[in-house]
Amino acid sequence: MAKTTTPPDQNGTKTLSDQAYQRLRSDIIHGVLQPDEKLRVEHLRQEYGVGASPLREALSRLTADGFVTAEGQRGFLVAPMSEEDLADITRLRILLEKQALCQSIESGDDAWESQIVAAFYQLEKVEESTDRDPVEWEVRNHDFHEALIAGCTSKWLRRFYSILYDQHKRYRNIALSTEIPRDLHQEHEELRNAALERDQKRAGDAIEHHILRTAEITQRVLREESLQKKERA
Amino acid sequence: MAKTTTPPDQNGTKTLSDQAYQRLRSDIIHGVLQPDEKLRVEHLRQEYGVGASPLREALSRLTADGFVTAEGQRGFLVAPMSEEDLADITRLRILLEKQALCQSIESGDDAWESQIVAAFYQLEKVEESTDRDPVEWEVRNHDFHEALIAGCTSKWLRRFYSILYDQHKRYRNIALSTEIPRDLHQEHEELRNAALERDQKRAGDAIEHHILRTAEITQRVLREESLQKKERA
DNA sequence: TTCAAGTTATTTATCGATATTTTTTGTAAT
DNA sequence: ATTACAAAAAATATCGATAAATAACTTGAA
Repeated sequence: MAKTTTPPDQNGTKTLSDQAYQRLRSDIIHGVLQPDEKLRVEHLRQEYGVGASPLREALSRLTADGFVTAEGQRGFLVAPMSEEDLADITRLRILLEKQALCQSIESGDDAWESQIVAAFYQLEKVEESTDRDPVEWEVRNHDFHEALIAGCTSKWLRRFYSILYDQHKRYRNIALSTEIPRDLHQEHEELRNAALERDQKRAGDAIEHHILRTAEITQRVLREESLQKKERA
Repeated sequence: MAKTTTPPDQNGTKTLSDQAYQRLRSDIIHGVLQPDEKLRVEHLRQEYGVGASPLREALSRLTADGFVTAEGQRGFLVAPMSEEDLADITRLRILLEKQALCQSIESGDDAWESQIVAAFYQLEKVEESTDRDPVEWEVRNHDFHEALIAGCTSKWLRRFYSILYDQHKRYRNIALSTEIPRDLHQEHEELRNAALERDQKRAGDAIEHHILRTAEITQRVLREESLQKKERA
């Protein structure tokens, strides 16, 4: 039978709140909206083409996620960034991703193994290509890490991990506006092998080392940036 | 100089959104709003005496916290409860509280020790009194656990732990409408001693054992309730 | 009786408007 | 100059109303 006239799916996501949420989240993670920047609802209205209500709902959710801070009656701000915060996120991400990975190794099946192999292959392709697209790499890297913990059935662990991964990603994006080449491939390979061999200890160490190394570089760039900032003042 | 007429602080918290958020959160945790219950904004408006906007903002935040689920264009629901979810929360709470406790033991100072002793004493008083007020106990229990991890400086660890603690509390409150007496005192004492002696291993084991035991009882009651539910159908 | 289609009714999601609150600007006095 | 105060401007938080979507109900036919 024929439906009325409206298409069932207007724009990928359903509600305007969701759209605003995803776009704001993405813009914060990718540095389009800078840390400590004031989020004026009136201004965002025009920019995003939605009303104040959906925006405020999206901002409320982002507040709970830690991407936005909301002060009393003084509106919303993009969450600040600091070395301490990065260190904090890093430490906790290691704890959670290690846990998720171990659970995954315990209960992962054949399909899980296949996904890891496939995701690693795609990531390898991007890492070894000459013209490395950073956006492409981000996607493949995320897919690989997701594949590793795909066997983890804990809803809450996934929820928290997902937040921390994106928080970490924000630091990477903001700090590495100048891309820094590094030999990640070796770490990814060790991670893949340890997982496929079901060696929890080795995989745990590998993921810890991998995250720590990534964070170190980000932290160094962050420190340099904040030094330059102080010099200007 | 004289201000206009309005008192500067209407009701403890500042915005109506915050008030609605806290009240909804509390009502969900304490079972006033039951799992899977539909949260009709129009109805809540009258009940809480606030407009739709602050309510929707509060519900959005609670969605991010996992106390409420929001489906597409079908409104808000109180988050469901299940044995699997309880097991999930329990496992992750152990991981996080253990971590927070160990960090706390490492960096806790004299004031931290004092707080633990004081909180334990107050908790002891409630536990040993003849007419045990469950609400009083909840507060003292929370204070004690907070005191134990007060030395933990990780903002993110605290944030996630706080959510899990309250999620756990919801299960306790819903399942233990009939209060079940149990010997918690011994476990609390072991926890206190291990912390004061700065024994991370012992404290970690104690907190794990303590949370597991609590969850077991809650789970048993939950199972009985769900069985009774099925019998009626 | 059961199923299906159309209609009514409820409720959600959104927008525009209003009243406070905060921030900024301007002015005068020390 | 600098501080203090007052007035204006901007922006926030909130409410009431409207349009769109879902759910409930009724009716009619197999």
